[in-house]
Amino acid sequence: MEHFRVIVRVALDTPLNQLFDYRWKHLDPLPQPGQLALVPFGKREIIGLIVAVLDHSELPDEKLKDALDVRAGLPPLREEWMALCRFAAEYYQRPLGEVAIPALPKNLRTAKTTSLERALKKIELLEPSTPGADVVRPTLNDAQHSAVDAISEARGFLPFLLHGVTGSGKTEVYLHAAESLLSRHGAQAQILMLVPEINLTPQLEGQVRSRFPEAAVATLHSGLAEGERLRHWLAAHAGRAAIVLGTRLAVMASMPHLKLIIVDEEHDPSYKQQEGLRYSARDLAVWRAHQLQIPVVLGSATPSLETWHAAQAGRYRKIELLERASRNAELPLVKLVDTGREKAIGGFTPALIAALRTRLERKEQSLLYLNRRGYAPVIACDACGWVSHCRRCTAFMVLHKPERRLRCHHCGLEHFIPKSCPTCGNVDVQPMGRGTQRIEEQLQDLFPEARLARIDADSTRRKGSAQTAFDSVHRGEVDILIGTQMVAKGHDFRNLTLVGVLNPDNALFSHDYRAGERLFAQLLQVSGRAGRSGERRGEVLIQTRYPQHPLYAALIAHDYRRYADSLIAERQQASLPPFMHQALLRAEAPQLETALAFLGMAAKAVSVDSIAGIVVNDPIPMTMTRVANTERAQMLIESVSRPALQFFLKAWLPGVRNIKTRARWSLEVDPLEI
DNA sequence: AGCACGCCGACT
DNA sequence: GTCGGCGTGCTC
Repeated sequence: MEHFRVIVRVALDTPLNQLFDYRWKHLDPLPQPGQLALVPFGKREIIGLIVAVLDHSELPDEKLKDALDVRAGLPPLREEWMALCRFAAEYYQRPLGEVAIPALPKNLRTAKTTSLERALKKIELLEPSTPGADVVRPTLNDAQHSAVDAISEARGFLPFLLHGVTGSGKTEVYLHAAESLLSRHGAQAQILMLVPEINLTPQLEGQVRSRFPEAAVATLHSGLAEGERLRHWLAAHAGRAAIVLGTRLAVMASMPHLKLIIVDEEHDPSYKQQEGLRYSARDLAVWRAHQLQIPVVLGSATPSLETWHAAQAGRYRKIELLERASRNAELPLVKLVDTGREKAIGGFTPALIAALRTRLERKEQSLLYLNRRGYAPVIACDACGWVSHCRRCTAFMVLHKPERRLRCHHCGLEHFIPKSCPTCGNVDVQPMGRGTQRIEEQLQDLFPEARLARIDADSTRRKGSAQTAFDSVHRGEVDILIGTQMVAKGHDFRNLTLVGVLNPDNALFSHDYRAGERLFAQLLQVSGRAGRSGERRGEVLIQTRYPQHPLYAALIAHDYRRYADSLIAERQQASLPPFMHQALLRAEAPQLETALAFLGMAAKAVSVDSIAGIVVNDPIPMTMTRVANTERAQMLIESVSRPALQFFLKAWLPGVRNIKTRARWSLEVDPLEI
């Protein structure tokens, strides 16, 4: 006689592209899809996501093991969430479990259940942040008003591009739209707000909390302690958090009442995960909005060309905020300093030095922006031409003078600065070029009385030191701030009236076709640091050898639209994204030949019936061939049709997985950098 | 990916 | 004589 049996089919966090069946011994209560199960897997016990509960398995009984436990205390993950994971898994060509399981807080993935029980109790007690507190709402200008109206009136799936110049008050639009939506839906609404990096926008969390004193706000980002992370995740999952504010990983948060998604600074590269599952949180946000038939707002002063093109093509609705929100705050005056005419001495043109001196006299602050940390990017021997190569990477060792070290920024290798040339013995080994440390040193020579601060990845290595540094700038204890990328975002320095950009030209001639787009975004963002108070107009000096370049012309005119349209035309002409869809197969091995041979075999594994409309390019070594003694190569797959590319990848990958190789390999769909 | 098993080199 | 190198094979 046939025995009644219960089989749970689970997704596990393993590269194996399949699901796994287990017996479930107990009848009451029956497990449900969306629950988590503890199962034996090889010699381990791990957590899996139940995707189906069946009465039979295709596997012979002796192969099946018993599931050990089901996390009954946790409300099951809903079908919409599972569908999001399934989509991401299929789109990025990964097993479901590798998408779904890492999207859960770590404390849910361990065998112990104590932290879950504790966290569940706390959720019951979760209170709004400051009930009864007074809410201060800045008045909106007309453009902001109509933006809020458009978003609030949206029904069903509607993606917005909110294109607003720096300081145009995009955040206020988000907050008002969120408020209007919450008041419409009452407790049955949740809003997901994504930001590029939460530690760089600490003001935002405070702003959100004080604007929604009655609502529970959850934050999700990698900086949270595990216990905290679990609590906030559960608050979202239980529908108790009305607003979830987080970084890219928050796009995978389980939110049963999700009604609006906001992606701030949607162009920001940090929305793209750069290891493991290389997903784009922005793209998943749009998919999720479509799935749930809700609006999604993509905000930026410098939208990604993908988004810009979608808006131009009418697929997204474009809303423009063309003026700064506070009437007296003008856009900064951007000036180019032609370094072909005005020679820079030690990296500084006379114009920049004069501008800095004026700020010192007026007791105003200045910011010098240079996207290169360290003292000098390389040291070289005058006599024999030796340069400080890293022996493990295709890269230079960077001179870090305060630390008295040479350091490779790619593999972390460090050693002492040689006193003389390692090949010829010459003692004149010279630093070439300039990084933030050298700029700081030269600036102190130029202005001995000025109080300087340098903010880059090196000066802020210790936890909290970045905040300390920013605080002292805010308190006015710094006259000139020298910084990389890190200082470009978010911060509102009230007394800062000058931004100097030292040497941005490299990106103009980069082989990376996205370099221009990124440079524009960075320069505009850093320009926006000047003149925020509105008392005095901010000034931006950009030192360049190419003052005629269209990028700078557009920047001076604060006209991203014209520049974006010209880039779009170029991309179309050159058949590049967004007019081409790409996937990149990467391989790495101790020997370059191993990696190239794997890619060659992969190219041969292409089948004729899936290749229509697909271009499989030749395998090539990566620009930076070697990193940490590993040789790297890649092969680009292209198609003008996204569905054709998806169809091809799905048909191709099983064959690629079967290739016997010693190379480590991975596939990236929609790569940002090639 | 883990984690085991399984055979060959320098050491307590 | 063993500790441990990573090659190979398996995971319901």
